[in-house]
Amino acid sequence: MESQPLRIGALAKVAKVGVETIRYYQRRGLLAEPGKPLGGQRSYPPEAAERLRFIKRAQRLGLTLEDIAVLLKLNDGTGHVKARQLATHRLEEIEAKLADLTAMRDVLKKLVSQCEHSAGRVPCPIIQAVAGTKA
Amino acid sequence: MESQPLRIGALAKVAKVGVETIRYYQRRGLLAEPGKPLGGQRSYPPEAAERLRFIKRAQRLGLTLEDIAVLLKLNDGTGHVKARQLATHRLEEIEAKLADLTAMRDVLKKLVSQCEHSAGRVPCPIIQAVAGTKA
DNA sequence: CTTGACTCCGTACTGGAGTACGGATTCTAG
DNA sequence: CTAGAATCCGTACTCCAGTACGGAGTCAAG
Repeated sequence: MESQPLRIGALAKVAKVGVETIRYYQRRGLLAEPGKPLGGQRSYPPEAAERLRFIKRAQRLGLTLEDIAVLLKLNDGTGHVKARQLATHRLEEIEAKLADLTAMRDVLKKLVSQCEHSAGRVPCPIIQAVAGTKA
Repeated sequence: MESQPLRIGALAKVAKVGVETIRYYQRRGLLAEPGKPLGGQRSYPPEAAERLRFIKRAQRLGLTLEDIAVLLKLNDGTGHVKARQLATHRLEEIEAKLADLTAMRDVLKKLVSQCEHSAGRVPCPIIQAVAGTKA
């Protein structure tokens, strides 16, 4: 399938990322930067696309680029503990954020609902809540 | 209670924000900047603390500073519709983010659990998921 | 060959909400 | 009065993950 060397634009297209994103990942050390022919253009191995997909799959799990850099350095089979630490840490953060957002959602939902049912007969519940003049 | 004019550090302390935060809100137009005696220091009215509290309460509901700037401009009682729009919009965003994070949480939780129960006998499920070699 | 698309490179910018800094000045407790 | 804390001001920086830009050079289709 992906057996030809690619230039950066083609790699970006195949991996569904931006060219600038690839350059950024190279600067971050997440992706190797092939040598450049003198005054020429770089040629990327087909495997680079798979590496980009790895990065994006990990991001979709909530891992940061720093986490992903660590994961990419693990030797397959020898990094259970580290991978689990990363995942666990990120899981904790996600759960904390979920709790925050859930609380916000609940309050907002209630205030919006009250607003909708008040039809202008009482002071705005949203503003009152923010103004601190409402329980 | 808060009847004395305050200097910025005292205001920050009373409102539980940073001095730099106050300056930032002033630059953003969220808080008025009192006139300054020539070569002297500004004196804030006690009401400034309440305004800062308003801002922070709104932030805790998930509103952005831009949202809050709008809210602060509404005349009490005349801004139902706008306040509700802001709240509704933010509610939608929070709900979308909740959905994302929930999905992430669920996958991560499963992978971490699998990792814990595999005791090194299978390839790392976390790495495999990210590598795309696992359902 | 020509021209337009693409690549390169280094720097700057974006989003949003702060936070820090350096140097000068003011304020106040001791 | 002195010295240290606080204030001022304008600019830069942080967090994180990109994204954009300008100018120069390369590539490839027509």
